[in-house]
Amino acid sequence: MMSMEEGSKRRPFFSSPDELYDEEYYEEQSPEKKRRLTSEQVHMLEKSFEEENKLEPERKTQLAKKLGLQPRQVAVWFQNRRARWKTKQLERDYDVLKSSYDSLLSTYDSINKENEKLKSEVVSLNEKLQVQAKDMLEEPLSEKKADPLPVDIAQIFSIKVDDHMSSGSVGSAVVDESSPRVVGVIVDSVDSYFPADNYAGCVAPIERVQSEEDDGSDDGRNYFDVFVASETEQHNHEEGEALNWWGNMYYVA
DNA sequence: TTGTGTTTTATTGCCTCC
DNA sequence: GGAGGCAATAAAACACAA
Repeated sequence: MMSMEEGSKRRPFFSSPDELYDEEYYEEQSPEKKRRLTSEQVHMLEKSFEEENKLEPERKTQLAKKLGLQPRQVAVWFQNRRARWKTKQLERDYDVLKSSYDSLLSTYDSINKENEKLKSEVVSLNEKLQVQAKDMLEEPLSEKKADPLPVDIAQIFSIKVDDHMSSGSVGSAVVDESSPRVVGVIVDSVDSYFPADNYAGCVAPIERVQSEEDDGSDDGRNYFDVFVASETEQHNHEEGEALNWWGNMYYVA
């Protein structure tokens, strides 16, 4: 691109007298210098710009005559004004986007904090649950104070366990003979007697505990995976959904 | 007063539309 | 091909702190 200095030499500012609309004004000025528009001129141009930011030829001529400027000057002013408007508009758009982003970020942060809080609650509750389960296992079976299962539930379990044991599959049930309830089930394989759906009420496998038969070998038979019924499930039990009740039920995987 | 940053006016070259 | 718009840029004018 040709430099502005070269450009000025080639076509000096206001070098063409027939382009001038207000010669009286410009005769007082040096034709080589840029001049700022007067505040009145700028005010009228602004007003015109507010009405319509594009300049059709007729309006350009009228404005130029009215303001004592060259049509070219009016056109250039509108051009530059549109550029300034565009820049401002970009800034406004940026501000809108930024405040929207900030708002979303704030929402995200609060949701994230809530999530972390809930996670730590889960961890804490799991820890409590593990302690409870451990206490239950360490307590001698004869001293267990757990509420006995209603007879019909106990019957269902014992019948099922008996059925399972007598069907030839490898495994055994641990039953507290002093009360008609199942205290544990030992099976060999992963395909447990109890269908997966029936585990819906289990909170979690609490821990593995060595059985009395444990000889230290890792044959897969000597560890109890302990499940404890959730309060909800115990409550459901009271309302008759007996099969989901897993209180005092030990399952060995 | 002067150096420096910002704003305004104007030019250039390219592009699109009629 | 000419008119007009736009982006990029130059340079004058202006503002302001040191």
